[in-house]
Amino acid sequence: MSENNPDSPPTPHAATSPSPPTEKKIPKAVIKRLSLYSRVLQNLEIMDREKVSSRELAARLGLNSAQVRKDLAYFGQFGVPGLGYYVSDLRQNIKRILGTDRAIRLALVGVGNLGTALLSYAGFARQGFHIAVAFDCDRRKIGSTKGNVRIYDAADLARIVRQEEIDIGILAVPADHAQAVCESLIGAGINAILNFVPAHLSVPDSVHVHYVDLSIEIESLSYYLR
Amino acid sequence: MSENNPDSPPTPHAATSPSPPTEKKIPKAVIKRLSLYSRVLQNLEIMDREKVSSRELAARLGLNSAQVRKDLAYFGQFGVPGLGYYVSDLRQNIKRILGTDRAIRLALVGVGNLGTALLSYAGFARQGFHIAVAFDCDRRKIGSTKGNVRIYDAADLARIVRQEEIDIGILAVPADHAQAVCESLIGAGINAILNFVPAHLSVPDSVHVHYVDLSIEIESLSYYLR
DNA sequence: CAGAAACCGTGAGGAAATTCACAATGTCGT
DNA sequence: ACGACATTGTGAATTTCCTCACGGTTTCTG
Ligand SMILES: NC(=O)c1ccc[n+]([C@@H]2O[C@H](COP(=O)([O-])OP(=O)(O)OC[C@H]3O[C@@H](n4cnc5c(N)ncnc54)[C@H](O)[C@@H]3O)[C@@H](O)[C@H]2O)c1
Ligand SMILES: NC(=O)c1ccc[n+]([C@@H]2O[C@H](COP(=O)([O-])OP(=O)(O)OC[C@H]3O[C@@H](n4cnc5c(N)ncnc54)[C@H](O)[C@@H]3O)[C@@H](O)[C@H]2O)c1
Repeated sequence: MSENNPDSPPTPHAATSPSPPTEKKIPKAVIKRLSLYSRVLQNLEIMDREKVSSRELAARLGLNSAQVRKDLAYFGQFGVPGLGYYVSDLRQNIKRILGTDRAIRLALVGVGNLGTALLSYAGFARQGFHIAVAFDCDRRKIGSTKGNVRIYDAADLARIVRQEEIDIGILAVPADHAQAVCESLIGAGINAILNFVPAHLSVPDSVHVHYVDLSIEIESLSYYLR
Repeated sequence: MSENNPDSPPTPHAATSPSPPTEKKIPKAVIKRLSLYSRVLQNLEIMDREKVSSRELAARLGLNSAQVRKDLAYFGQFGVPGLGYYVSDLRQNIKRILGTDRAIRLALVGVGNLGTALLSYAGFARQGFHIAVAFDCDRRKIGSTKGNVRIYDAADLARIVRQEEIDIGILAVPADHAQAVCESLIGAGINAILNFVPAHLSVPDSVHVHYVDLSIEIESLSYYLR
């Protein structure tokens, strides 16, 4: 998904075509929940729980149990009627589906306040995410390391991103550089970006961007203050 | 919204009742977009643009122009046919609707890696958000200040939150303290929480929680890597 | 081993959100 | 003053997502 051109002539990008040879269409919301299930299962595993029901899984996440079952059923039959799901088994399956059964390699661009916090976040490693490299354009930062991650010159981004086989880019630069950096990342073959910058990114349909926008979250919370 | 009890007897909490005396029901997604519009309008204002069409607004956010118009129409008639919307006027209206026409007072709980980055983030002030106080339970941090914000003992949370007339709480503590801190905040009268902790919070229906969950974002991006 | 209990998978129905499409309304140039 | 044009506001159609409800399967109990 990217731009919607509702008014102008329909672009002949294959992306908006009726239904590609894909099997079934899986809602984006389902994927996000898979990830939530995965984490709950990880906790259950630590608690040495062998089995879990859709009901319990749902309760631990504030969801409806039918939704849990339906979400999982998109990908196969993992449950045992009368019993529930086997924790480890289900977790492994979900990890495989999400592609997190191997380490995910990340590149961080912009090592400022936020970038630094991300570099020293232990939670990522716990989930199998590895920030392999970081980039900045500030001379004083280039060449140094933070949280065991080497900081490279943003000018060398394309080369290093390819070399290091990066999967996902993290954007944490000032707003007025976001689009340009985004394009560098795409140019380097990246097609998944996590964007912390409060700016809309224009990207081809093949590239996935997830936005994390704190101001939006706070502002919209403000609306609900009675 | 909080727990869904799909299986057990319907709880007689007034929250799930058919339709309270509310006027029209405004989708949550609309509120989030209002906030996006507000920011784009702020940029347009800086560029000295007087007017803007729903089409342009949509293009700048990757949305459909009909959606922009419909969103705004929930709250009144702000546009002028054949012309568009007056930038400053619309912006002021949206800020009024969101309640951001006055400063929003925030309390941060947990001044670790992430909390520190948040304290030194200039972007908040720009949007009219003010982190008024911070809390931690680490002796070495209590009493000091970071980014001009005083750090208090978490034990005094209730008293200070009331005293300082805090609107929204920000949760950035370790996962195993999240639910307890959340309850302290609610006990102190808070009913809007921004939660960075990767854990589900159980709260009464009257309390709004927005989740910011980085691992989920990365994990779900991973799914889309081809 | 029979009957009860637990729980999954899923079709049908519903609710929510988005997009379409167009009549209505205004602007602007001449 | 008027016709050409731009753009809004909104019912209707569409799409996306969620919940209900139940048949069917497995386990458990006595
Ligand atoms: N700090 C926060 O808590 C926070 C919260 C929400 C959003 N954000 C957003 O995240 C982004 C970064 O915030 P921050 O507080 O870390 O800012 P910052 O100014 O501390 O850091 C930005 C870093 O990006 C580097 N940089 C600038 N241009 C670059 C380029 N072209 N290529 C590579 N690196 C470049 C700078 O040298 C700097 O180190 C901003 O867009 C901000 O709005 C930050
Ligand atoms: N650092 C990141 O980039 C990042 C990213 C995503 C999510 N998170 C989440 O945010 C939370 C904080 O992360 P962090 O990296 O800042 O951790 P951290 O350990 O650096 O900081 C946690 C802080 O909370 C304080 N604390 C602990 N219990 C408390 C209590 N009961 N009341 C008040 N303060 C208390 C600790 O003293 C510490 O200062 C974690 O749940 C983490 O999973 C962090």
